[in-house]
Amino acid sequence: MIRTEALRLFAARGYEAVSMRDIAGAVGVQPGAIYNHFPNKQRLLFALLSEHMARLEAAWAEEAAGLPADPVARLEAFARFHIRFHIERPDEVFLSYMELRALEPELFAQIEAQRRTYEGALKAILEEGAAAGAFTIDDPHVTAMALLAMLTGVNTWYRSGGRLSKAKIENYYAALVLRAVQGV
Amino acid sequence: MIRTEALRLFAARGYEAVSMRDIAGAVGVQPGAIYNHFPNKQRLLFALLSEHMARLEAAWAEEAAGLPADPVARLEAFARFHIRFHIERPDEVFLSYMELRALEPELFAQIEAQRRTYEGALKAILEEGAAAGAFTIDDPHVTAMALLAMLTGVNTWYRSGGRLSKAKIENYYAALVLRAVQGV
DNA sequence: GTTGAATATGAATGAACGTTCATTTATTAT
DNA sequence: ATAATAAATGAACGTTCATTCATATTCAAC
Repeated sequence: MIRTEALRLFAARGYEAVSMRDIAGAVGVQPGAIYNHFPNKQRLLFALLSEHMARLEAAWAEEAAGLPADPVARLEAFARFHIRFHIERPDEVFLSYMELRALEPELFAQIEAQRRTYEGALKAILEEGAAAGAFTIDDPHVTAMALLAMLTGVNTWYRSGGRLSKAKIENYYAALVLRAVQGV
Repeated sequence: MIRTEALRLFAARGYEAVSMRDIAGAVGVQPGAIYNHFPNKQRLLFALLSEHMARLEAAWAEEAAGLPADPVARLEAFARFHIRFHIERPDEVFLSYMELRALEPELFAQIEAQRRTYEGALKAILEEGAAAGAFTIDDPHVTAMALLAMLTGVNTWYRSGGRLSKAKIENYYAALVLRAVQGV
């Protein structure tokens, strides 16, 4: 419950704007009780971020295990997976991109390392595809960053119950990604 | 000086994490002095955001005035302009995307309106191009959001003095954008 | 049923917060 | 030179903050 409520509050108002009293109140306990489960506020934030990144990494590992070797198919699968995973977890994603700076350097570095691992998965697909002549890519790193920003950006406008279904959005972004690295 | 230092501090640490004492200290005055220029902390943030959006809108208006009618040329010009404008102002852009939620609803709505105006400029280009058969676009709104996220995302990784020059990055993103809406 | 560990309480601590204000100092216009 | 306006000072206000801790309660294992 602490995780759930802290995530909700942090995402809605920002880490600094949420007090331990707010979280305790949402959970239904006194502030001191939280300190039986997390040593301090910063470690609570870190737990939310780190566990999110671990779930992302694990989910992609499972997804990637069943994919063909073809870079085009792998890239499409990555795009679809990324949209699917992120569109379901707006709070975690928002927190991951907004509140990293609230972490002290050592904890920040750990989350960054997890992120780089995930970014590396996309970069590897792009490099394979470029080497095989399937993609038009001069700079796999920049392309990876650009595509990830595009995909993750879905959370800035998507609201459930909107005009488009999640499946349609997934299709749409997958097509955008493929076209961006193919063609002339 | 208040604007400059507040922008720097807000972007680095986040609105809530920066105190009026921090800003005053950076400027070299006592905290009370700031209140001769801004009625409160929130209005100081609002001024930074609103003025940034106004500069963006004005800069695009000037740029757009000298463009041809061709949607492809206009889209490329928009992409290049957006990269150029944003890559030069990492603090303003970060603040605009991260600290909107710190604003009370009325002020938030004003910034959102300014943003929608700018987004509308891209959307209009995409719609013209789609109507003219120059672009492969089913949903101009979603495409506009996706492209803007991709372009603005440059600020998450670009650091001046890095491997790539600004001009090269501008070229690269312009090509990505054009390919994403052309081809099959 | 007892024991020991885990968890919760609720008050307290000192520090930091945004903002106010009477007063002093700078600047500008005449 | 003087008056009027603008800006800065520096202390103070009440509030809220993260965290601590002695005490109380709950829970699980035997």
